[in-house]
Amino acid sequence: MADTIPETDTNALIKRRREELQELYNLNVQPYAYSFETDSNSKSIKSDFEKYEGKDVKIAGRLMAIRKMGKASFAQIQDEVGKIQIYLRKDEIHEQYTAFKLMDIGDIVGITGFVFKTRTGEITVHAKSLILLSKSLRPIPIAKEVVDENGNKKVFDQFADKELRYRQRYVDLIVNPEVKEVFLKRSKIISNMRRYLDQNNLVEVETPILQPLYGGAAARPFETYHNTLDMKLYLRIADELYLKRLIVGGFNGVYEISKDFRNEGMDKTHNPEFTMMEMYVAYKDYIWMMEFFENMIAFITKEVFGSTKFVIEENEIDFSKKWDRISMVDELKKETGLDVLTATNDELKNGIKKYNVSVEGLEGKGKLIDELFSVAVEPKLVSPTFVMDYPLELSPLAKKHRSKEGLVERFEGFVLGREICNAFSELNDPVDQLDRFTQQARFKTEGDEEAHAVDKDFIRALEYGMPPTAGLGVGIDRLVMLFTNQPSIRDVILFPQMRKEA
RNA sequence: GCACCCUUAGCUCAGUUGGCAGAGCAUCUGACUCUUAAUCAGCAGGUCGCCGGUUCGAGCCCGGCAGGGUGCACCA
Repeated sequence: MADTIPETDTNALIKRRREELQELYNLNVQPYAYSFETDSNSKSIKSDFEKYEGKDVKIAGRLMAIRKMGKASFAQIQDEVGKIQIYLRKDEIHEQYTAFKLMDIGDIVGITGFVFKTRTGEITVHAKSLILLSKSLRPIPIAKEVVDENGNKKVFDQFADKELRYRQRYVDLIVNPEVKEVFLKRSKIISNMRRYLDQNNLVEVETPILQPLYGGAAARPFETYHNTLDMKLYLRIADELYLKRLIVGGFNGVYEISKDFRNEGMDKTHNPEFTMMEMYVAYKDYIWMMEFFENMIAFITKEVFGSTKFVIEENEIDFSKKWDRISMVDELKKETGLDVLTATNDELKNGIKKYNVSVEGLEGKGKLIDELFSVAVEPKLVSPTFVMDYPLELSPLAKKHRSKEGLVERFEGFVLGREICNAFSELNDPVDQLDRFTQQARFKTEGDEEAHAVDKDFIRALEYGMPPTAGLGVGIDRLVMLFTNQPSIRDVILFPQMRKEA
C-alpha cells in the first residue's frame, strides 16, 4: 500500500484528489477494493419498485452527482444500466459518512440499503452502508440534466469535444449514455446476424488476416513484415478468396465476421480498419442471395429494434417488404438516356459532367459507368433496392451473366442512397477467372493501383472445381450507422483511428 | 492529398477597435438531516494549442507547425 502518493500531475483538481486519497488511507479506508457483490441494479429497482420497496438491496456504481446538506446527503450513482439516487445520513452510517465526504464525482462505490420513495417521489436507496470501491483521481466532465414535466431530458454543458470523446471513449461512455446505446445496438445487430447465419446452417470460419497476396476487392493494402519468414505480408482487404477456397474444400456454407484493412482516405464513411461480414453458399446464385439477404435484414431489425419499420432522416423504411429490383443498365438508360453498354467513353464522360462532377482520373469504361450510376441513380434509391447486373470489368470475381452480354450476375443493396451490401454469383470457371486476373494485372501495369494481382493458388483451387456459389459482403459499420442513425462511422466504432496526440 | 473552419480554467462557452483574462458548472472554505441543474455566503483556479513575426503593447493582426471538424478527391 502506498504510504505517500507520488505527484504526477499539476492539475489542481487531480492534486486535491490525491490528497483525499492520502486522507482515506489515513482513515484506514482501502480505496481500491477487491470485489463487491451486488444483487440488483438501478433499472430493475425503478421498474419493479413495488417489489423492492422497503427491501434491502446491494448496488454498485459511479458517483455522478453529490448533494450534501450537512449531516445528510443525496447522491446519484450510475451503474451499467442507468442511474439511481441514494440517501445517506451521518447518524446512520457514522464513520462511513466521514469517508464519504472525501469522495468525489467519479468515484465508484458499493451501497447496501433499503428502497424508498422521497417526498418528491424519486425512487431512492437509503444507505445502511456505503463503501468506496475505487477512488477516481481524474475529474470527469460534469453534465447536468433536468427532466421537464413532459419527460424530455435537457442536458447542460454536455461533454461535446469530438476529439476528446473519440480519444477517451471511456469518458464518453461514462457521461454520454446515448453513446453506450449505440454500441449495445451494434453488438445486438452482430449477434443476431450471427444467429441468423448459424440457424441457416452456415459455418463460421476464420481465415488469414496476414496474407502474402491480397485480393477480393479493389483497394490499397497495409503492408507488414514477418521477420522469421523474411517476407512481406499484407493485411487483408477482403475475406473473399479464402472463403471460396473453403467452398472448394467442401463446405456448403461459410461466413466470417471480422476486420478488413484498407490503406486509403478517411472520412465519415471510411475507417482504415472496418468490420465485414462475408458469406458464401454452394449451389446457389445471386437471385437466391437477394431473398436470403432480405430475410436476414428483416430478422435482425425485428430482433434488435422490435420492428422492421424505421424512420431515418424523415424517410419511412419498412424492411419487411420485398426490396425493389432494378437493372443497372436499364436504370441508367431511363435516367440519362444513355445505353451504357454501347456508349463511348466520351459519351459517358459527358453524361457524368451533366451532374457537375469531375471526370478527372477516371480511366476505363467500367469506372465511368460506375461513376455515372453513383451520380445519376444512387441518390434516388431511398427505399430498399437491389441494383442488378454490373459491367464485367468492374467485377473480376463475379460470374458472367447467363443471358446479358458484357454484364455479370451481381447486385448491390441500397437504402437511403447508401450501399449496404454487395453480392454475386461467384465465378467458378478457372479459365475465365485467370483471364479476368490477367486483365486486372494489365490494369495494374497501366497504373491502376487497386487492380487485382493474379492469385495463382486461388486459380489452382478453382481448377479442382468449385460448385456454383452465391457470395455476399456486408459492411457492418455502415449497416450500424443506418440502423442507429449515426452520421459518422466514428460514432459506431468504439476507438476510431486518430493521429497521435500532440 | 487539397480547401475552409475550430483550438481560451477540469467541462461548456463569452472575450468589443490591439490596451490589466471572463461567466456558469465542477473544485476548495463555511452553513444546512428529503435534496434533485440543491440552496446560501466566500475563496481559488490560466504557457489563451505550439513556434516565430508586426507593435510601446497580441487571446485578438501576419507566417509556420500540431491536433480536430467539415467539404472535395479516393474508396466499401
